[in-house]
Amino acid sequence: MADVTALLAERLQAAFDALAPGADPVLRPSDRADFQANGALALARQLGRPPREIADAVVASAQLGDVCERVEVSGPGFVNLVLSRSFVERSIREMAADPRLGVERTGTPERVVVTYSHPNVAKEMHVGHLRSTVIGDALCRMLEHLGHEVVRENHIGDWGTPFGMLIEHLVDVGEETAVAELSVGDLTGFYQAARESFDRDDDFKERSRRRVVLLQSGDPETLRRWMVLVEHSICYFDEVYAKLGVLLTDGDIKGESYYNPMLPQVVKDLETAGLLVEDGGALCVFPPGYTNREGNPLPLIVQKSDGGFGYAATDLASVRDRVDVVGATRILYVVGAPQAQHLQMVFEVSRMAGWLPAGVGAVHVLFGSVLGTDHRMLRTRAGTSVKLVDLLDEAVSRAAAAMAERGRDAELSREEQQSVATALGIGAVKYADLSTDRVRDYVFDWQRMLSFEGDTGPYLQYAHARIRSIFRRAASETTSAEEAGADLRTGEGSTLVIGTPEERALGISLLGYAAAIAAAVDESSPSKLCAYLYALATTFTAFYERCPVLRAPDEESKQSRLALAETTARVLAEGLGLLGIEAPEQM
RNA sequence: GCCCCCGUAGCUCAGCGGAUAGAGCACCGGCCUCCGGAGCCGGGUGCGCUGGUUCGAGUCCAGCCGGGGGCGCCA
Repeated sequence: MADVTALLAERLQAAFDALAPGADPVLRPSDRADFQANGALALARQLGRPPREIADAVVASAQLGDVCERVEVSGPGFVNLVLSRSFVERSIREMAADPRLGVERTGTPERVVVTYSHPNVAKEMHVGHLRSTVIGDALCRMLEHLGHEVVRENHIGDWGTPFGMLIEHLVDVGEETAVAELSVGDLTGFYQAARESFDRDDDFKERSRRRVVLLQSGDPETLRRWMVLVEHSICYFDEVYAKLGVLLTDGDIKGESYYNPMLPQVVKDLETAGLLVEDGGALCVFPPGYTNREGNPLPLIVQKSDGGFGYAATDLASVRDRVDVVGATRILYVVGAPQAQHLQMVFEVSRMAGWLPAGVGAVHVLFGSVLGTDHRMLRTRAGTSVKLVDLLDEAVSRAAAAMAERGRDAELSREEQQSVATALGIGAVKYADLSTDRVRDYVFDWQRMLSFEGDTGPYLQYAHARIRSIFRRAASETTSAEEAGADLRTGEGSTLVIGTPEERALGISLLGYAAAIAAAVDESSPSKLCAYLYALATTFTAFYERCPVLRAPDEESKQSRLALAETTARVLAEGLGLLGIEAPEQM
């Protein structure tokens, strides 16, 4: 087992179970040792015995001889654990030989629906979509890596009253003009022009209303025009996704229109279940515990008084679809924090209606806003919301400029420069988004996120490229080093010796990889993985400074350090990959 | 008015109920003829306030203060 944390937890659990079945060992990384178990303190009251005595009992009974060189009670009753050199060496050797770097596939695979991104047809993608798209993408990659079956869903806004207005505008400007506008990504211009006509022209407004009715009733010509808007918007979304480098494809799209035919049945079944209440002409469900401004029960409006369906109806239909048709055992909603109450109500009503069984978890993976350096919602100088494409293009051009400034571009071909600039720029934006606790707002600062110092994407990419450079050099210097590199990848004949404190620190850090991914997935928090990778990179830098690799004192040490470096590079590249960030070989 | 989220160093952020609260940036001072200096080492009483729970609270609970968001027919 290459997951050291899991192994220690297992061994300690046995020792704690002997004292009090099910007691939590409270295993944590430690400043004073490699790990510490704090469970004895918590057990003291329950067992009515002094904590140190309990800790002594744990130390006496725990089977840790093959793992730790020192297990001792400290302070009021902490159990400090110091891994043995041979165990660290053996574990790293196993990890290096493992194509999965010690990350085991789950024993209980789930079918997880992850719904994210959610752009609107004929409307620009902005920074809000960035967060949902990037976080959702990272979650999908991590879940899949652990062996879960992931079903990505992109719930695009492709239905509803705005389409009356949008289709009429399409008719007015002509399809060719409309398609041209949408194709170049001028979605804002198209939408705003439609909106303007709607607000100014009563005749247009009336046509729009009639058009919605035609759309709802399935009028073929109206549907065809609607499809023109949808298809061209999707083409545009795909361009943005390609720039971003995310997994979403057209096949993942399940927009509002997909659920539209199911809405009457949703209403019917809620009625049959006796949950539906008419209030002010609208059909509502009142989940307990929610109140409005006046302290009255707060409804989830399923059908509006004009007969149209609200987005609650669509969300309820999507729950049913995900459970009954897709077969989800867990559903992750990567949606902004403002939707928290709405989603809680949707989940609650779904449970009440029996559409969301107790065994199926529905989780709102909420996230905060993107702020400018002035700490207000990120806006352009003109005060409009920032187009996502503009932001991504700027990221790449800033990255290219930064490369040129450092003169690092000379060694690379034009194509390589472009590719590295893309990796750096997009990686910087993604890492900045993923590395902070997602529930908080974060400040979008070009200078900081593109810096090669500190907790940034470029710093991690650089750390990776620098290690690869050692191997390029090794290959050009001697053939034995190259062979060593090949051996390491297969795990055959690799030596691994932990001598210096820096080697040990790097080794222990490497062994935390599996636990870091587990934590990130458990909490749907990519930032946990980011924090791990950053710590690994800084630990590597300290190692790199003090422990010459190619000029190691002896051949055994050299092979060992090559193995540590190689494994570090693999963890960095794979870890960044799980975040959806590229790790160029050279930059 | 009610509900949700946030408040940690000058700035940006980590801290899964555990020991002396940590990084990066910025600033100051050192180091390094060495595998990519985009480096290394050193320099710091800061958990919004007040109570409570606990052997132990930045972390949990209550109230308050400050910021953001939400609260019936937009999605």
